[in-house]
Amino acid sequence: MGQRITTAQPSPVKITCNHCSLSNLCLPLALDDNDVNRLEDIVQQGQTFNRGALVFEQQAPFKSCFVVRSGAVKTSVITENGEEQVTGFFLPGEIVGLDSMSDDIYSCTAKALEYTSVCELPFSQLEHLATHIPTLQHHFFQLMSQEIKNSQQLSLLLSKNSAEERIASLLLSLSSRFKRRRLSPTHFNLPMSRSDIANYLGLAVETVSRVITRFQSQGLIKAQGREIQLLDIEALQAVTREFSKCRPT
Amino acid sequence: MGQRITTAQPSPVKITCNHCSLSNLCLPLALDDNDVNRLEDIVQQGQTFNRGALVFEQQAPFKSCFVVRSGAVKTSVITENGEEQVTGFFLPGEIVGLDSMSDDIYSCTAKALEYTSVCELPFSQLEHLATHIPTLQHHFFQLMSQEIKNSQQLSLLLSKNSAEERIASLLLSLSSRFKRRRLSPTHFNLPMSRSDIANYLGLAVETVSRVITRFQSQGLIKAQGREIQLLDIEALQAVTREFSKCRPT
DNA sequence: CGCAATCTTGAACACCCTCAAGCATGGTGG
DNA sequence: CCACCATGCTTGAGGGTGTTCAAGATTGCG
Repeated sequence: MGQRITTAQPSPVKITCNHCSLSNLCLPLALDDNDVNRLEDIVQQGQTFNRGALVFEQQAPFKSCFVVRSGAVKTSVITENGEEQVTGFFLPGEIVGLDSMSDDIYSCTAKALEYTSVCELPFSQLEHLATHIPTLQHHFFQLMSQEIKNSQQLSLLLSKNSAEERIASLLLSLSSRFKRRRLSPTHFNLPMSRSDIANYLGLAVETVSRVITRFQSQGLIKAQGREIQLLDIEALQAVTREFSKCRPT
Repeated sequence: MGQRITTAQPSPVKITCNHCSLSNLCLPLALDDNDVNRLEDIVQQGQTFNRGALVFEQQAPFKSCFVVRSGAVKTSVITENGEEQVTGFFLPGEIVGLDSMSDDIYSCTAKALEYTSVCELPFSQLEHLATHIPTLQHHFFQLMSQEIKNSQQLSLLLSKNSAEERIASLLLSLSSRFKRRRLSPTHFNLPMSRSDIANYLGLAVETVSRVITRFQSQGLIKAQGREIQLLDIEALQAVTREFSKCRPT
C-alpha cells in the first residue's frame, strides 16, 4: 500500500504557537499568553509526513495526540475481518488521537493523505499540564466532547440518510471546515480518494461516483477528479434535509 | 408520549460511593479512599425517574453528567427534520451526558426506559475537583475517549454490517455489559422496545422483528417479547463476523 | 509512451424498506 | 373481572435503493 517513508526532521525555525497561523483554531485559542508558553514547551513541532506515510499505527503504544498543521490525515481501523474502515478525516487545526486515550495503544491508524505537517502533543505531559491550567483541561474536555458529538453525527448520517444525503453532507462539512481555515469554501481539492469517501460513508465506490456525476448534471457542483466546486450550496443543504420532503404536510 | 412525572426525592439513607454496589464499575474504581470522599461531597445521589421520565432534555442548560445506578437510560437527538435518532443505551455504572460538555446545552435527551436511579455529577464542581485529583482527570479522559471509540464502533456497525450482524452485535454488547454488572449474560430483559432498537441500528422495526424471529428459528436465541435468552453465544459471535465468509480464502 | 491505479458507466440482483393487515400485550374503566 | 382500546410486535407481499460484477475511460507517474 502507501509508502511508509517518514521525514521527522524538526523544521529549522521554531514558530511559536502564538504566531502560528492556526492560533485561532488550535489550543492557544483558549489560553492566555503565559499559558501558551508553557504549552509550547511540551509541543513538538515540525514533523512532516509524505503522502501515504503513517503518523501512527493501530496497536502501537499510545504516546501522543497530533494537531494537523497543514495537509490532511485519514484515520482508519482494521476490523476483525481484516477490512479497513475509515473513521475520520482531519484538516489543519484538528486533533488526531483523542480516541486512543483510554488504552495504552492507538485504536486506529493515522495516515497522511498528502504532504502533511503536524504538532505532537505528548499525552502524559499534556495531562500533567492540564492539572495546572484549568482552562486547558476545560478545553480538552470540550474537544473530546465535540469528538463524541461528531461521531454521533456520523452514525446518524449512516443510519438514516441516503447516499445523496451522505455525500452532500460530507461536501458541506469539508466546505465549512475549509472556510474556517480561511480557504475557499466553494472551490477546493478533496484530499481523499473516492474509495476513502465510499468507505467512510458506508457506500460502494460506484455509488459515490454516480452521485457525484448526478450532482454535477443537476448543476449543484462541478467535479473534475479531486477538484471540487460547489455551485449551489443552498441546494446541497436542501439535499441533506431531503427526506423530510416525503411527509406531505 | 412518555409521562414526565419525576420523583426527585433523595433516598433516606445516603450510601457512600465506597459501599455502592457499583464501586468497581463507576468512578471510585480509579480513586483512593480519601479522594472518593471528596468525590462524594459533590455527587448528588438518590434521584429516581419513572419509566418515560426525562433525566434531561435536549437544548436545556447543561449542568451535570449522570451515572446510572439502576434501571436503564436511552439518549436520543431530534434532527432538523423532526425525526428522533436514538444515540445510545446506558446501563448501571455507565455515564450519560459526556457528549454535552462542549456546549452550554444538552446535545441530546436522556429518558428513563424503566424505573431508574442515578447519581448526579455537577460538571463545574467535577471539573474543579479534577484539577486537584489527577487520577480523576485521567479517568475522565479515559471515559470520554472510550465514548468516542464506542461511537466509532457504532458507525462501523452501521456502515458495513447487515441487519443480522447489527442485531447480533447489540445482543452481545448487552450481554457483556450485563455480565460486568454481575447479571446473567445469557438471560435478560431488554430495557428498550423493538422500535428503539430499530432506530438505534438504522433499521425498520419490521426488520428487527424478522431477524429476531430468524435467530429464534435457528436456535440462536429464545425471545418472548422483551425477555431474551442467548442459547448459542458462539454462533451469534460468528454472525457478527459473517461477512468475512464472502471471501473464499 | 505505457502501465497501474483510480474513476466512471452499465446491467442484474439482493437486501431491506414500505405498506398493509393480523396478532399479542397490558393498562383502564365500567 | 373482563371487555376494551392503545400500543407494541409479528408476518406477508411488492418495490426501490444501493451493491455486485464487469468492462471501459481517465489520470498520473515512471
